[in-house]
Amino acid sequence: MAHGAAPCKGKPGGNARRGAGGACLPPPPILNRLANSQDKGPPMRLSRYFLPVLKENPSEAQIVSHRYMLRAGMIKQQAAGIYSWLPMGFKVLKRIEQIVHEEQIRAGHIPLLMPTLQPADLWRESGRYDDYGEEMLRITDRHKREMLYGPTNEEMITDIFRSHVNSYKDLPLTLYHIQWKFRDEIRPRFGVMRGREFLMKDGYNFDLDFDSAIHAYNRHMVSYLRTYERMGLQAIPMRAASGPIGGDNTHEFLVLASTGESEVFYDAAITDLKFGDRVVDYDNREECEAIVKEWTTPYARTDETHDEAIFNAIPEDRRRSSRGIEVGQIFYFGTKYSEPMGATVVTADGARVPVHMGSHGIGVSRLLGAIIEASHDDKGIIWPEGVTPFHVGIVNLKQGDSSTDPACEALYRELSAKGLEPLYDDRDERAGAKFATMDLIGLPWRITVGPRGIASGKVELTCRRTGESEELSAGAAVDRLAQIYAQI
RNA sequence: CGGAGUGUAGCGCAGUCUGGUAGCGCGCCUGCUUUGGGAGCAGGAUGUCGGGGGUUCGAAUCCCUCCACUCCGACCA
Repeated sequence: MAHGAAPCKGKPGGNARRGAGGACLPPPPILNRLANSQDKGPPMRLSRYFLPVLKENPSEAQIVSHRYMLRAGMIKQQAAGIYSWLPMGFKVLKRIEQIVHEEQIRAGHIPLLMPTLQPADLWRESGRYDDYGEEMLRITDRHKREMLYGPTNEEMITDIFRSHVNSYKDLPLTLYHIQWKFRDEIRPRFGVMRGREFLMKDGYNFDLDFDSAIHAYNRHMVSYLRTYERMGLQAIPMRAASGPIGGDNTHEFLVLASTGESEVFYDAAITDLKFGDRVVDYDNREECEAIVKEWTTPYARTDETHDEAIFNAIPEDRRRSSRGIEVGQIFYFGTKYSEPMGATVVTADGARVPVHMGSHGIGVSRLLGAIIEASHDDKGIIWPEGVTPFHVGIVNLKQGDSSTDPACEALYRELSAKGLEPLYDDRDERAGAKFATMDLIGLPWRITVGPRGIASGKVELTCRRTGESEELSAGAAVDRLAQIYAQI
């Protein structure tokens, strides 16, 4: 298991080992995006892009996020609960994935990649092959071998672990991957929020004892708080039902939205908490525990674990009930898989013990839906800066004009040179159509370039969220945007 | 899986009850005009009417059957 002193680049392929913590922070996001070819798209001229926007609402879409994702040309349904990701949707998906990767690596977790198809035998070992029921998509290959499209990866990761790890000296270890999963939902709906095929980050910790496993649990909670906040989301950790395993070491992360699938109850105090830019040493148990305590002290539970008596003890003006979209879950389950599957290590005193495990998921593809549910208006999507497909839209009000064309081209070049990705609407369309498209696709910032403004050396910078506009020189607009995104 | 619907042009829909050989709006193409919030006029292209079978001189329309998708319920990252 060589993991020497290679430089840490803070990208998925990087070499950050567990406990990298503050010692190995990824570079600032913009630089990082430039360094990562998977995430970094080119700036784009709309006339050359593939953005099939729809003026009318597709009839199958019931909720806002689904409607806007279809209308903004982000996804196309291929079968019930199965979608193609069109270029702009794909771009946002990759941005979200990238944030998840960065924060996992920051926490010292190690990326790998497991396949989508798994042999049934592995699931027979854990006893889940029969338990999982109709939700598991079963496939038979040409040799009549039983396979399945993985709905999750506990068995497989446990198999990997037991094959290669034998000593307590190799612990703790947290491995994760971001991979497509399939659950054959009875009724998929709400676009990517309840798809059958979905992209998920799932991570698994292997620890020698309970305390160490709880630290892994806490580490995940802290990293998730950071992750969601970078996406411009407030995702509240709520105590969730533990299911048949027992114990109360499971939390779901919920984004408040009227279209959420879960009913939730919480103390308004929790919505005031901000992670901010605090630097965390993920190896420090006390520090992680303190942060977890901060976020788990105010009451916040889903209806499954809701307790009226405790809830009613909260001052009345702080009691809230709402609906929430689940965008992640962390779970300590001890030796549930390690014991039946023989994932054991030898301890310092020579005993062989099953490892303590937990699994921790983030619903990557469903996050697009959740973000839109939490951030839109009646004109379209409003992307948070952290996940926007393009950083800024350039609207040329008079395409073909001898003053606006070169001004837009110059802006396009200068923004790109600053590491930003502009989307330049260079179509021969009327102003209204261009504005409507920009509002729909939700870029957080828009630069409007018209002949009148150019004559006085000004362009207009508009914030999508507030609608506020400001006239300033093109150079000042570029500087302003570079400054805004440097803080994201 | 129980209940309810819908499949007609790229999208949204009418036409089906009462059978006679397919239409509207948006989008798309051409031209002219227009140009700071989804423009106007003129011209144009586009359909295995979800698939298969049947009834009939004739089927988008009636009958049988299969499929897909959507909604409500139970379930779920």
